[in-house]
Amino acid sequence: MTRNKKALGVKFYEKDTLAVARELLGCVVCVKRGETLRRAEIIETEAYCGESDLACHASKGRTKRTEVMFGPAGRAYVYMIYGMYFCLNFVTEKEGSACAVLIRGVRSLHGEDNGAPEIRGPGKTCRFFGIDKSFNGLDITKKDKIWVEGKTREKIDFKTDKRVGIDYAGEYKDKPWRFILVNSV
DNA sequence: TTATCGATGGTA
DNA sequence: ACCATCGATAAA
Repeated sequence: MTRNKKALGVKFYEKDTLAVARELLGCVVCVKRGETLRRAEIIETEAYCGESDLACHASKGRTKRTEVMFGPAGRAYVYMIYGMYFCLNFVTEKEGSACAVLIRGVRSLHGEDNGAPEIRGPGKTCRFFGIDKSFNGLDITKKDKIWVEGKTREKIDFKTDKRVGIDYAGEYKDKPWRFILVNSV
């Protein structure tokens, strides 16, 4: 009853990328594939802030891959990395700004995952949901295949850290743009 | 416990 | 040639 079952709308994603990355902590990602629905609470994110952010794919310019990031907020940006993993991002801010939030970790809300409900790492997160490149560009503000519901917690405590695996990003590599949920209740 | 390294393929 | 990774294995 206390559960917020409405999908977060475009307005939520159109805000500043750092704010969205922080506010997504504790929100629930829902993915429907065929008959199965998987739900998990977001526990870790990273913000990628447009063409000027050297860690952001969009800093290389507009390409076939980054096309979705240049589009409107509230879309899924999914790409393959290291030949074997997918990463899930949500596009933020105004169309053309090429910003996105990477989902780095979730906590499963399904009973069958007792014992190890936490999924850490963007590759593992996508594997948990069964997300592949066919999710790239999907509208996440409608309850279709993938969407996000609001927080299930009253209080959100979090910490920040440097982003992972972007040593090439010069002055941007040490920005504290990684958000990690701390409270566990 | 931390460190290293191979798998594997899209992108530019 | 480069990677916004993971899991297995080795070293300590």
